[in-house]
Amino acid sequence: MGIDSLELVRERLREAGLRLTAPRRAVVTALAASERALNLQELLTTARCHHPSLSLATVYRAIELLQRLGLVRRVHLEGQRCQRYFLAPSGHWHQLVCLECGRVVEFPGGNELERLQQELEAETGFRIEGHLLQFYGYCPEHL
Amino acid sequence: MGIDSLELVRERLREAGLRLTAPRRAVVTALAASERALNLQELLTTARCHHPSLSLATVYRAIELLQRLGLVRRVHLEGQRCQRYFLAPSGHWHQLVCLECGRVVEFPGGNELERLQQELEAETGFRIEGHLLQFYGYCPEHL
DNA sequence: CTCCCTGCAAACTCTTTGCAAGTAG
DNA sequence: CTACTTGCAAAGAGTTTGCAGGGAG
Repeated sequence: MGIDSLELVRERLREAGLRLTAPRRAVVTALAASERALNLQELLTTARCHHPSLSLATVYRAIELLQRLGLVRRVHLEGQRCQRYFLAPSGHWHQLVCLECGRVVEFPGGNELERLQQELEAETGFRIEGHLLQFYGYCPEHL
Repeated sequence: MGIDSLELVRERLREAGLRLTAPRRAVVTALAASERALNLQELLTTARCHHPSLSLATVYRAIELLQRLGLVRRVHLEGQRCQRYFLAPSGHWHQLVCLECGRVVEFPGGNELERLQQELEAETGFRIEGHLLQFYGYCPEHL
């Protein structure tokens, strides 16, 4: 996501009949400013630079909302809690996550996955709604 | 995993200098008997059929251990907590999970992912340790 | 103006830990 | 025998919720 993350958020909120408030703006700005995925405590700390009275409860509510609107995604790691969040780029991308610092690199791609999905639906009878593809490892600074 | 899940578990535990105890056996048996992914409370209930004095703390410890040995995996879903576990087949498989009942279907494949991983490493400088690929949707009984 | 939203604090749920007793190998 | 394990209960984290006051549209 770029500089206009906020505009996109404003748009999506409006479509849903919801409001772009100072606390939500602070949360989005903090996420946009970080290239790492953040946990909610870190997010609270960062976002308070923009809105000092921000409460943790509001961060939870904002993240839940943004996730529901497809604007925020979560990092999923084996054997760890899944508590880090990052601004999702528009469209369907996948992620490469640093196990050490939470840094997230997005990449598009995997049209093979579309094909795989159709094969799976045919074989299993499931109706597939989506998928999750994340690579994890160590970024150049944390090899 | 098949009928000999227990033998595999025993083997891996022995390799690690650990013991196959009645509580652990009950947990593995319960997992093996379910084609759904279970949360730890459900797992406790089921496993108590085999070992009534089983405690929740022990279930947590057993799952943590089995995950570390690569014998158990977790289901990861967007917008939900990731609290369901299932016995992993040996080798690297991926999963298709029912959002309604937690039923898990395993499938192999995706050598494309190997190639994608190498491309990513070259482009980003990350050292990639692994990846997570799970599809989610609704199984035939819960369309 | 009208709802939606917020901060606070309390309630809840999930997970981890210390410890003394038990047991697999 | 020896160390690894267990059940219990308590402590710790993380997350959700009710509510009265505030504010975006």
